[in-house]
Amino acid sequence: MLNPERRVRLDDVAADVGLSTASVSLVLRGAPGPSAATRERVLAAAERLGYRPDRAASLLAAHRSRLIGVLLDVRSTFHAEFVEDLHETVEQHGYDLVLSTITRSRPERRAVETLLDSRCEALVLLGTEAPAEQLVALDRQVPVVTVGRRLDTTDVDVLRVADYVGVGQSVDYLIGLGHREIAYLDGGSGMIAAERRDGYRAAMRGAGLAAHATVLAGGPDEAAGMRVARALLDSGEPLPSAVVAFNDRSAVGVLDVFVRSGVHVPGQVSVVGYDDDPVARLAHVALTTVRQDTGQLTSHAIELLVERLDGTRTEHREVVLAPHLVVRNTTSPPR
Amino acid sequence: MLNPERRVRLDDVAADVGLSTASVSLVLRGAPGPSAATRERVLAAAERLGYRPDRAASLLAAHRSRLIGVLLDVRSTFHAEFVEDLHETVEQHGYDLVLSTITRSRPERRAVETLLDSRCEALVLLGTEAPAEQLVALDRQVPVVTVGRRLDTTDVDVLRVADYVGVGQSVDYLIGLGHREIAYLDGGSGMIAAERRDGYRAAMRGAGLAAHATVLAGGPDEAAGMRVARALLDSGEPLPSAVVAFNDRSAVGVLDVFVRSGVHVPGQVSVVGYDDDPVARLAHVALTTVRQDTGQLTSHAIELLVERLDGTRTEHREVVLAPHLVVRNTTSPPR
DNA sequence: GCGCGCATTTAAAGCGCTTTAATACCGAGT
DNA sequence: ACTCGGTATTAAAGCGCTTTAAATGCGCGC
Repeated sequence: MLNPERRVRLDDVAADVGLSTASVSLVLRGAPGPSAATRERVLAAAERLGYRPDRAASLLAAHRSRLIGVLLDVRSTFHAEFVEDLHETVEQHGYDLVLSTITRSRPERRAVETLLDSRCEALVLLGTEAPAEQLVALDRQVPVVTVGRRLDTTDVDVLRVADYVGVGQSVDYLIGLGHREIAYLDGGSGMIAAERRDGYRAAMRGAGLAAHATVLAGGPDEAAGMRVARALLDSGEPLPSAVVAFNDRSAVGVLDVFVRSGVHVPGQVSVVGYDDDPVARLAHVALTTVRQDTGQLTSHAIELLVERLDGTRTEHREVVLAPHLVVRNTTSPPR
Repeated sequence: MLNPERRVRLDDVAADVGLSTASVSLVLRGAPGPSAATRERVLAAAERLGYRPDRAASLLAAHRSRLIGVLLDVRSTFHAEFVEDLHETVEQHGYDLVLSTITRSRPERRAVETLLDSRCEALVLLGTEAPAEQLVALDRQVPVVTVGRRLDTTDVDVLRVADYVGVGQSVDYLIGLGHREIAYLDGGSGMIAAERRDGYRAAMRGAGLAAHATVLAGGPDEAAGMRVARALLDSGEPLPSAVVAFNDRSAVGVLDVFVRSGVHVPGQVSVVGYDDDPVARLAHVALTTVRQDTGQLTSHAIELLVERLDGTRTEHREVVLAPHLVVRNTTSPPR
């Protein structure tokens, strides 16, 4: 089965141009030394023979791998976007990416080990759930940047988005439109939910609307949003003029119940989500939401990594970015 | 910056137990030779020292890599599911996966080259768009399985799902419920759209309902679905009792317009999608749709690969799987 | 002519592991 | 005591590349 046509190796190219493998290697990697004439001949030969360097061999021989490992959950659309951007960014710095996904049968631990075994010089951890001390230990082996999670240690680089600020922006925007009765659909008991809730309360307080602040017990999915919306309709009380939801999914739940019940959005009630989940972008949903800009996120991630790899920084940093509001069709001034 | 604690190597372990690296290597890979007592000592030492084999070195030294490369679009949820399943399946056969994603800045060509450079023994191509002859050329270097695409060559292994059959199942199901006026929302001019359309027509004909077959010019997204639904409402004619849509996204568009216009689904009109896109699974959408079972798909993919790698098969195969209907809440008998 | 400095090129030593042929060992059989 | 047939272990030769020190060639001033 193994086809007879052996892979072209460095010495095949070298033999072809009548030079040593050393020279060819130098040319191929753009290292200084070889003359312009030599470069040209080598490049031509490599091209003609279809030479492709063997990664394993290069990796083994070189002292640096210029590889950055990324831990991700391949099913997360946010991770997908992040990786897409990161690819572009690291290439500009001469690095390459190695992806390792966590799945049902492949725990985070193992995914990270694969990355380490592949000689990655640094790791970007998306959606890690490992305890802080494990991350700190890992960071002693190789620079680590954790993304999107708040960490109670200052011994690892952390890159995250200020949800507190994001929810505040939604609330401020609604207030700017003239809303007063702005209710918040809570996301449950997690750390993220707590931060968003706090952001809501602080923003209402900041606008002198503390008395109007209402937190509705909800959850992180459509079902929770639907439940809360129904409760609102059934309560007999007047509806709030706007609902800020924990995330896009719960917002969609609210939207759905309202639409089916003949409540006009945004005419009667404005609805805001969070995350800019693909579902929020669907033409018929067009949900106003809050977005973490992955481009900005990745450029900071790479900055953190490069600083550490170059050795220009040894202490750890926490970078907190501000998200921004994406206004679509579910918000308008109150009647 | 580089921390002083060097990585533990094979000879560190060997030195620790007072054996040669050869023995340690044999033990670690479970190769026959070493005695039970030796195995135990080596394993213990490796564990204690925290030894992890260097992938690059192993790869370079070993004759086989036991690596399978996967080309994917990290943003596709279908690819994500597939990879998740594939991980599990290949591990059972003693292989490991290397992922390479195609992105904006990283064309398919380059993603595939990375895979080849990483010494993959076989390739699984999800969503490739390369011309058939390129795939055939690639297959001469290393066994290739293309997934999800119909190919006009028999010189590459192809694994795909019979859309023709899937749409037929939807139609048959609706007919079984008592529907007669079943309209089809077309998906445009692609090959996939053509196959699904044909499936619809054939099923209607098969049930003696050829006269009732109606293909509505549409498209592959929500906007198309919305457009068609509005046209249906505005036409003044009675609505069909069921609409089979090209895919879930266009079905959601239809659903949305109907719901907003007070048309009850499934009471007045039943709607069926295709793909079992995550959006179809949302609690408030709960769209009846057609699903390609990724588990079945991956097990066939691995079967195709293993046959080729073992050399038990040299000619090429096309495997066409039947999808299955997922009944949710958008279908019911007609009034 | 000769030595010098410079620009090029190359020999050779690995990188950390796998693999195979060869060796060492050990008790059983004669 | 001596060979034989295993079994357990290891020496050593790579895998295909990078990298560094050393070699080579060449033009130039003296």
